[in-house]
Amino acid sequence: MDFQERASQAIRDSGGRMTAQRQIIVELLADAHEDLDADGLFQQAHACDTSISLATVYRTLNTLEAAGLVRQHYNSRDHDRKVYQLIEADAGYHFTCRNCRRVIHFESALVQQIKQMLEMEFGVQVMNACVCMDGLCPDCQTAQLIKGA
Amino acid sequence: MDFQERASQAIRDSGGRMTAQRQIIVELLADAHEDLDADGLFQQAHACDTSISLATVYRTLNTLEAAGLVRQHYNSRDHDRKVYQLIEADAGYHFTCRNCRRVIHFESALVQQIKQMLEMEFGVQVMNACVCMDGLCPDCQTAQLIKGA
DNA sequence: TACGTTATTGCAACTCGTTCTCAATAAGAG
DNA sequence: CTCTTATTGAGAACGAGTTGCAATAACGTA
Repeated sequence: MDFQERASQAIRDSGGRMTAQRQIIVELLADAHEDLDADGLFQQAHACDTSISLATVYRTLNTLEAAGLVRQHYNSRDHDRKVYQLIEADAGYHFTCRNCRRVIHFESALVQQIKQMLEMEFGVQVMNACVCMDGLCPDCQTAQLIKGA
Repeated sequence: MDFQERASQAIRDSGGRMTAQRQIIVELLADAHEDLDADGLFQQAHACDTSISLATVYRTLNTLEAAGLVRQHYNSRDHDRKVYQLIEADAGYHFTCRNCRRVIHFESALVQQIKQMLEMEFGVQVMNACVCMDGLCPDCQTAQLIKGA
């Protein structure tokens, strides 16, 4: 059962309806090679169906997240927008350079360990983790030193 | 040298001026027992000096953060507002229940390990880490089960 | 297959944290 | 004390995300 079938299933199980708009959004998410934000998704969806609205994109993303099909992240240092990815995709995390805004993607088993610690220690069920780091990339550290000298 | 002196120093070093408004905000931050958001800080500052403006609070917080004196976090699941704390305070992280919004504060050496890994592997200098977890607290897990049955 | 209920949609107006503009003020070097 | 210019207060502006409402359409049922 692929993602789209599972999505239909999950939506219907919770009393929802699988509409053409949701179908489009689900397909775009399943085909995405990188995290997408609501507006990017809207641009793409609009190319398929010019009548689709941004509000529907937001509502669908929230529905999918509530159904446990999609994960919401904040990647950038200033958390200025949410990005979305399939729950089954590898969760990647991001470091953003304060100065040049370069983004470095990383993965780490340590995040998983933090989740486990929380589940063990507090009995919670962790459903999403947002890990954003920021600071200076190697280039900007050097630039900073030169400027300071 | 306490925080306020260091703050004055750092601000002056970068060509800034230590104003009465900044003094108030720095004091409030130094005395805070918990993370504060801009509005909370504004309320308190307003009690000291009714003429202080919210814009100044925001500007000062950004100045302090750029000077490396203050840390910005997002604690809640929806990242709806930034909270601030002294850089020298213990950085705590937060788990938020999706259902009842209860917040569980936690600390973990693992976050520190992630920073070290990034510094080793990519040569970056990590200046801030935002780690937000969400999911279901023990009570809401139980409630969920009952509802589903 | 047609019907009726009601979830979903598009649109536009709205929310609200945060930033910006700009004229007025004041810090602090000289 | 003076001059330069960083900083301020007030309010407008910004922008991601949400919401109210009337119109539309999904899908269980007859």
